[in-house]
Amino acid sequence: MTNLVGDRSPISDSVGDYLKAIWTLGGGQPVSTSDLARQLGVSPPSVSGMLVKLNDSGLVDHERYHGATLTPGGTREALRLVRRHRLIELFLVNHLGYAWDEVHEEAEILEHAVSDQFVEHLDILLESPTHDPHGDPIPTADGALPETPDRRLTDTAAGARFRIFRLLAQDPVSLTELADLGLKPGVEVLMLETEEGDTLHLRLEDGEVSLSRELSNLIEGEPIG
Amino acid sequence: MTNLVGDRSPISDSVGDYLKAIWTLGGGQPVSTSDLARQLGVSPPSVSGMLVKLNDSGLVDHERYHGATLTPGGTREALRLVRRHRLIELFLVNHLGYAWDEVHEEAEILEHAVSDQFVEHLDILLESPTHDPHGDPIPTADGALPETPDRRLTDTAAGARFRIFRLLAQDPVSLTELADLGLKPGVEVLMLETEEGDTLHLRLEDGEVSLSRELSNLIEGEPIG
DNA sequence: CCACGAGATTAGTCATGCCTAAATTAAAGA
DNA sequence: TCTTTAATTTAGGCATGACTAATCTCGTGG
Repeated sequence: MTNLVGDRSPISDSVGDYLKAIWTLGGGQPVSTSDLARQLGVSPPSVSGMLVKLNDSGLVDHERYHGATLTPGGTREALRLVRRHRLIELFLVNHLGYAWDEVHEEAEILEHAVSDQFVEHLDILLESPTHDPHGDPIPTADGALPETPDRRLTDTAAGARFRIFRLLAQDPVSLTELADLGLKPGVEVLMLETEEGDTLHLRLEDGEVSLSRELSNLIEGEPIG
Repeated sequence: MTNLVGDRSPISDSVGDYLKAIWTLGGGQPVSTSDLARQLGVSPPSVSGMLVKLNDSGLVDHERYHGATLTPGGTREALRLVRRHRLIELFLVNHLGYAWDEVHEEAEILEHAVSDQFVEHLDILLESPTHDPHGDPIPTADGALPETPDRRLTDTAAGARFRIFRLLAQDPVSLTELADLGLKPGVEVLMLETEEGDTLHLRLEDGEVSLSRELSNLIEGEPIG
């Protein structure tokens, strides 16, 4: 028997959170101490201290005063957690009756608690999904990121130029507001180029809605030129 | 792992484990420091230290050198965890393809990680079950323990005297051995009074099997006189 | 009725991971 | 180049919960 618990993570919850935050914020580029502190909700000195440990343990490359990047090993761990997180979110929505904007916090905790066996059972139950309820890709067990399909569309009826945008799922409160408009990940959403004052006009599956500029910041992408 | 969500336990994982152990071992009677240490896999001094804290926090009554019992508040917390544990076990077996003797460790971890919302979603999914895969009763949300039905039977065919025994689900390894014999909780199992040397004869749903004396210790109850 | 031993508790550490306050460094503008 | 300041790191602590070694207590046998 390798591990009494069977097959649970060799790193602490906290370390996992750091790795995931560096992966999320960095995209390969160095991440600053203060950005990490903000993302993780801890003080900058706490981050400094942890980065020293992560550097020593070979999960992170960190040079004093010059930010942190993930090593290959650190990247592997981060993707392992992202996979867990996204599979759990999808499970909560598809099988446990959660709304898609309620699952993040639950997954944030459970991703550290479940065993590898649990994750693979989930993968089977969900039939090896490639994307989570927010539309984000689910890394495979060996750390590959599925392509997120290009959602650009050539238009149809009106002849207007527009494209499908992808929701940036960050702030639960605003996400709830968007959901109230019928705007949620997975739903086909076209954004017209036209703007009038402080609102954008969106074409959803059934009809159009308006969107305040503030909320429109939650949508990423550029209109087709 | 504290209470940022608003929905998660006010006590630490560790405290929960202590309360559950006192509940399990004590049955209302005082539990000794060393029994607790053995059950929890920690040293007796660790238990001594924790019992002082639990006593101060009002979850446990503990008098130096004279064992610990749960207060009403401590009992409530313990039952809350037992409910989680058993619902999770049942879920793992019914929906995630675990074998009934594989679920204990997973539940031991998850019971501390899931939110109240998760537990109630589980309860709905499982249709408010009263017993877990080991045949143990699942406390209700308000801490009541469902009656475990009396499984005594008057006999049928052979005229022999026997009764149904209940499996004591403790040791995973032996449970696996029992399962290999077709003997598992929920399956109708009659134990004949006859003994020959080192084996007992059991009547299962389809046919009879023999059981070594060692394994028979995992079965509780007395034959009908 | 007292000494002994098993079991319990105290004393003193350690590891994690967080904090605030006080330096230090890098990098930009004068 | 030099100053300034924002970002970062160091220094020093705290809480939790575990450990070992040493000491104490209760209950029992002599």
